[in-house]
Amino acid sequence: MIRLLLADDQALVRGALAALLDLEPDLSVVAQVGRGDEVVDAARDARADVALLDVEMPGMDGIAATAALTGQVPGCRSLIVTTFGRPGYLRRALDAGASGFVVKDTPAEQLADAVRRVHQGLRVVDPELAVATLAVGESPLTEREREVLTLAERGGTVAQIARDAYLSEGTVRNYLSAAIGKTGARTRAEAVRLARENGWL
Amino acid sequence: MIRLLLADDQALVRGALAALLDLEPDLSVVAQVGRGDEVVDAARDARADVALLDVEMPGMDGIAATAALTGQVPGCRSLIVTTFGRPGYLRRALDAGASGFVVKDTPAEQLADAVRRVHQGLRVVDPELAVATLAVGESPLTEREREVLTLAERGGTVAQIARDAYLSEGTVRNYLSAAIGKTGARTRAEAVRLARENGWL
DNA sequence: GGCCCGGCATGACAACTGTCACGTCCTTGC
DNA sequence: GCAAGGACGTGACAGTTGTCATGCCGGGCC
Repeated sequence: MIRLLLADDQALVRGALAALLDLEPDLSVVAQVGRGDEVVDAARDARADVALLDVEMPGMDGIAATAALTGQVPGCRSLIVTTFGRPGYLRRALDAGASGFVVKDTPAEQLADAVRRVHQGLRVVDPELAVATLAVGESPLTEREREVLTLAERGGTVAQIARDAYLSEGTVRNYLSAAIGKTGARTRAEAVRLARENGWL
Repeated sequence: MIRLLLADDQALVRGALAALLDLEPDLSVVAQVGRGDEVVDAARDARADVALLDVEMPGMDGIAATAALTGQVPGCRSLIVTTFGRPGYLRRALDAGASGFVVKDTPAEQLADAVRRVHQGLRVVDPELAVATLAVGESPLTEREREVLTLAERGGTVAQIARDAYLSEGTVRNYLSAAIGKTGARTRAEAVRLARENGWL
């Protein structure tokens, strides 16, 4: 019997996945959490074999939770189950020690199989997404550029971003200019969008 | 036995919801689709009593699908089940004839009840969201302002938006300026974000 | 030590954006 | 018929943004 942990901030989806997986005779959902920072404790307490983790979660994202699990609960493997097939997510998830990565528009029948393969120590990765990840490459942004772009996402002016980041306006403009150049965008807003889509933020 | 139709573009979520609802003795999932424009045909063919519809879907969004259902399949009631509790979505869904509106972070146990209530002809609406909807009010944007804001979302310049909308640059600037004023934003990007969050796009 | 890279900053310039005043066409409603 | 309002346009202006050159400081690295 494979023991499962579910982590997803949407309670309805979490409950529905539990119902789906519990139908399988060899799978059993032993814990459910709605926040990333509760994953490690729950996995240890429930002695989970495989953790299904969403990426977007309050408290701690699924990738950071994967890294924490890998370090602190060695008996538990991670399978990322996410809405967004963003190249950067896959790369970072694998770097963090995830054993699998599936997007939420894969057919429901394949999920149980993915769980079993991950439990056996195999890697499960969406092949299309793997190709996209190779094509996109690693994030070209420096840490500061990433930070400034994230602040720019709210739509404020350079002055506001500068206040939030404790930088001068000129410096913010330089970082934005660099980010626009590196993403191949032509405006700040486009740079934000492209970076988001690639999973670089 | 209540006959259900599920419409959600994420196959995994769709399948999981089916598993969850099929556990209830008085509910039965009789059809599943992944596109909005397949809803009406499927509901008619399967003689569904209640349709659970996501808002974001390819082909036709869940609100338009609700309107189509209301007109063409009178025996089938609609329950919107969505990730985003955006005030504008709720308002438009009710205007389109939806009987219920729940967000995906409600507990899984409540979904079956919501379905039963909708089937009995009752309205099911998230109370918090109802309050937010009253507070936010109707969209203040004219059709053109909405269109230009949508085009602005990609992050292009005024010149690009003007080309896409077949308008002069001056006109585009005027619409953007009006939208910025009406949303209470201070930049174009912020106006886009606020309009998105309120479900006005 | 010298070199490169990143973080941080300034100043200047062209381009773009947001605002405003003003004007023309339609359509809708009284 | 005419007022009201939205769609569409022009022109002008101040303010903001994106780019570039240039500089300083610190940490790796050979």
